[in-house]
Amino acid sequence: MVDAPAVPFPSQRLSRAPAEPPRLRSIAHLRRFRRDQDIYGQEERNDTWYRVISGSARKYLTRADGRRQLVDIYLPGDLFGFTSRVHHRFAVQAVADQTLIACYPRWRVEALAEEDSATAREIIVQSFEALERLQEQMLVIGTVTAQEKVRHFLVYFHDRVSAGKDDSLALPISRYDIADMLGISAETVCRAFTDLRESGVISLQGPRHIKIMRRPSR
Amino acid sequence: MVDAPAVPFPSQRLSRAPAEPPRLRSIAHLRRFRRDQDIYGQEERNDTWYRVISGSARKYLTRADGRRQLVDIYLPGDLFGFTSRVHHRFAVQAVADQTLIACYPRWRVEALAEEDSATAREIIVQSFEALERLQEQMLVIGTVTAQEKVRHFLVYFHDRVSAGKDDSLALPISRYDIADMLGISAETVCRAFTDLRESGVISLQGPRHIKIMRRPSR
DNA sequence: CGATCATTTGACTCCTATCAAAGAAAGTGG
DNA sequence: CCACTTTCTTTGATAGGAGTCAAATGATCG
Repeated sequence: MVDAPAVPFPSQRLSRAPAEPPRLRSIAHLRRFRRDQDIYGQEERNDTWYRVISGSARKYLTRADGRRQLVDIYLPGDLFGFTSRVHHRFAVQAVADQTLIACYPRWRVEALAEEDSATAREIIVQSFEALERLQEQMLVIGTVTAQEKVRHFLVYFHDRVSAGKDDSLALPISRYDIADMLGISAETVCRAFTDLRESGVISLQGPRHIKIMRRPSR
Repeated sequence: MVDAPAVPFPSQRLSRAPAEPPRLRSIAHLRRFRRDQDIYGQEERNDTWYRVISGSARKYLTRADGRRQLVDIYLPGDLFGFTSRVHHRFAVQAVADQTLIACYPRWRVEALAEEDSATAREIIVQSFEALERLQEQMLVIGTVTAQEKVRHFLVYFHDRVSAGKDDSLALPISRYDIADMLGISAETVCRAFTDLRESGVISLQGPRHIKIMRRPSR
């Protein structure tokens, strides 16, 4: 089912690099980040909004007990760091090495959104997409068994990364990342991979290169 | 820590009934819903956006296996039903009887957002808040034990409902709702309530009326 | 006051977290 | 380019926790 709605907020971006409003682009500056380097930290002041140009990033939080909770993965085109709070609640760090990020001063984005409806619309579309990602992820986490969680996660993530091209998927993230996203242990994630492979649901070329053979009914 | 930022998108609404932009209000019409009545259905066309005036609503989805996943609870002032998709992925139904909902035709809201920055800002603020609720909920779900999930959920929900007035909380939702929100069984939720009461973390006046005695470190 | 629904408790099995360690892959420095 | 180190992935053993089925109690509504 392909949607091609005649509405201001398009249902699906056709490419992973969406049209950035020109006036928004003009206030950006670019920065490169190393693997695992923080783009912004937990509880940091929210002065800047960001967009992934290339590479990927994880949004996460470290709990009092040291456990890490991952709430989103950002891919090229994704705007992030926006909130109406003064301080961030989560941190975001680069996953891939040499991740390229566009940085926008918050006050300038907000001022621009006031007068330029294309910018306002871009913020709205991007936050809607973030919302839908989070909801999908909640569905994934809400399944009962670990095997189902991993299976649904792979399908969800495949649809994000490879936009329905084929059924193979190159994972940019580790088993630990998946575990911290799903709220289960990394060992359990591994066992789920093994079980899914043995039951023919997925096949593995390498640990990070999977192919989805059978999709779950959602 | 009270935030009073001099920025266009205020950090916290001071009351549960925020200032609705006048031009947005002018395109609304009001509807009442009975308990458990659908405000919109899963896979329904997204033609209308909504706001809770009084009462409450749950956003949920019924899975292929019949299990229900709850992803958000809407309280007075919350705007909902917005997405950039053509069809809804979730359904929303009234929790409380006689829930009063303002309905906005989607095309008129979108047209208004194009020319009226106050409307665009309201959409942005509301979707940011929805995002933050979902993230908080993900933190809740991401804790290890069921007892922790329930405990964190009660704190999270208390902060939403009673806005820090005191430590008591009147739950508008059932154990089943909580279970479907946390992805655990209703029996386990009950046991968690019992255990939390016995260990003095909460006290119960009635099943739906709790008092939080000790907060978890987050 | 009876009927229905929500909440609570019990018993049992299966699943997953945890601790431990081995094997595979990838990055580093000579 | 190779040896070495580090990180990532996989597998094993065990104990505790949660799902499920079942039933009793408590609350609510007509």
